[in-house]
Amino acid sequence: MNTDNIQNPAEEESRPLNFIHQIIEEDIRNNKNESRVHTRFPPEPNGYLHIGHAKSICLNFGTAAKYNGLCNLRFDDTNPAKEDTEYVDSIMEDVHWLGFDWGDNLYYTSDYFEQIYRFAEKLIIKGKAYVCDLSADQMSENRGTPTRPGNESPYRNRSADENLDLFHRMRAGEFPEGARVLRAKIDMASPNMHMRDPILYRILYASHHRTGDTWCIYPMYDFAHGQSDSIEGITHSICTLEFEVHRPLYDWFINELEIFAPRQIEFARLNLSYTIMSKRKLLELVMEHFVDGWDDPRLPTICGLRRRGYTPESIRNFSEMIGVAKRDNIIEVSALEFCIREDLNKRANRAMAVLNPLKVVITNYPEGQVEYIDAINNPEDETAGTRKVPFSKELYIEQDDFMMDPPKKYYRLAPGAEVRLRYGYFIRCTDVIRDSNGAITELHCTYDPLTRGGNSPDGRKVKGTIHWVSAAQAVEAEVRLYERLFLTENPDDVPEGADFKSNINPESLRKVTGFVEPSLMNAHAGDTFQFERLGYFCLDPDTSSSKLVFNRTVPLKDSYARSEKTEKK
RNA sequence: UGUCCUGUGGUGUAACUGGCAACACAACUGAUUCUGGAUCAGUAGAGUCUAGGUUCGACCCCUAGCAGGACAACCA
Repeated sequence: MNTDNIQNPAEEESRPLNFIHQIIEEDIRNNKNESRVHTRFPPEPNGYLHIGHAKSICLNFGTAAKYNGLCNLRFDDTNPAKEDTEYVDSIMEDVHWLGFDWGDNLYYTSDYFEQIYRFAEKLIIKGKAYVCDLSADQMSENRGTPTRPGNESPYRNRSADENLDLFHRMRAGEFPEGARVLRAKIDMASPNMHMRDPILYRILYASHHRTGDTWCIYPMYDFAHGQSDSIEGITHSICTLEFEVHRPLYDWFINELEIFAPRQIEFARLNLSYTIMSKRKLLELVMEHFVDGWDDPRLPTICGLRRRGYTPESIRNFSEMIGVAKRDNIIEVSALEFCIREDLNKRANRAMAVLNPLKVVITNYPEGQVEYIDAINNPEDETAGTRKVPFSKELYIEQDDFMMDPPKKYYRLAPGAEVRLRYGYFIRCTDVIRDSNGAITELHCTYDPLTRGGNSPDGRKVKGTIHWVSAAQAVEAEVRLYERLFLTENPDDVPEGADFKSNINPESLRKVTGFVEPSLMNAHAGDTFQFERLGYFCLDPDTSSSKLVFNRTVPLKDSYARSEKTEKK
């Protein structure tokens, strides 16, 4: 391995390095660890991954790829009470879906339980760890506070032999849960709370999803993470900011154990406006049925975004775009939406769908006639080809595309006005039919037969083009329209005593029944489309042979709606 | 009243390690368009938390403040 690759500007362009890559390049220049770069993504299998994890996944796997290194997937499974293989499976699925591959480098912290146990023995023998019999409450009391030093445990000065014996018996299952713990002997007066004789091992009679009942003592995060990194030869252990205060402890263990020293680097976790990222709160939303499961398309979980219609590429681009730094941040959702629109614009086939139907009868069109019109699948991609769309006397258009008394800059249909039906004909509205309550039930229009395909031989222009479906051939579909899950930009920011759930948007999901063009009947779950003039949609797995279900991924930008809004102000 | 971290346009990230602040998103204007989309061209918006200091010169270095965040689970 050499450093050539980092100076290769061919594809890297001159995009500035983030601070982590600056550190890495400096390490490479100094030939630290023979210029090897080895990272890891270390989730605890106790929940589903969300877009914040995606940032970390892209960072870790992306960094390894950038520097021709390796990235491990390691399950940090030291707390059997909370972990489960269900989560292991979903995490592997999500990482793969995002487009990353750990190859043979799949590990579990539980693989190292025996070795970590030996590490503990070594500390005991060195006089750097002791078995403590204090209860959880007593220990908490003795720990002091950030501004007040703690008190030393009365068990702190047991002999190494006694500690070793007690520790062995802890493992042998001689003591009940909570009776004893193994602690490091550091400094009860340290200004860093994590250095006040932290717990290394606790007794837990819980069955572990991988080691079963082999163990009844389990190492704590701090005593497992750095050592696992060390065992795997991780050179750069990248984690989020809250572990910054753990770093002195991380380094202390590595140093006392005299083992390979990875370097922990912390970055600011991702926050997205109008949503939450905390696993605990996500779980709450799922358990209390504010959403319909972990893959609810309103959730920022990877599986939720997938179901919503987000592509792996869009999420990877997003991760790249938001950057990596140490200051707290809240990224605007519009940045995420930009990424998915940018991606889908290039790859999603177009289709026509009417979500709020208004019937249109073409009075001068032959009764019973159906013709099939060519429509372009994707104007951004010539290779996508064309398809046939049926046209007939009775159509549906969008209610929004007709106005009785249109304002100045309304380009759509109105009494007497002419518009183009996309890929179809020019039509002019001649009559408005109402029911006994005065509500508009249908429109009568005439079409100009010479404008087939959408152009007039006399060079006549129309300003508006609207989408439509043929009533007889259109297929009914349930369309789920999602809005942001929360009303406020930062749902976590609530007044004293209030709950983040008080900020939930009661209208985050609206289901409508609309009509889609018949070609969509052949779609498969997960397929994405642009419904012309409406937005990007994907076929939901809830679709059955009797019912199509679409999710709106994101609406199209709508500068007309925006200008309307500002005019009303 | 402790330790650690962080303060740059609305948002996020940069600034060749001291040479008068750039890029993206968002916003706005115009052109173009059979999607009020996309595309193209352009406009506006910060003088870098504050006060001192060093320097010919400070976003960058020093000092003192201020503001925000993390840390007191037998969680990770």
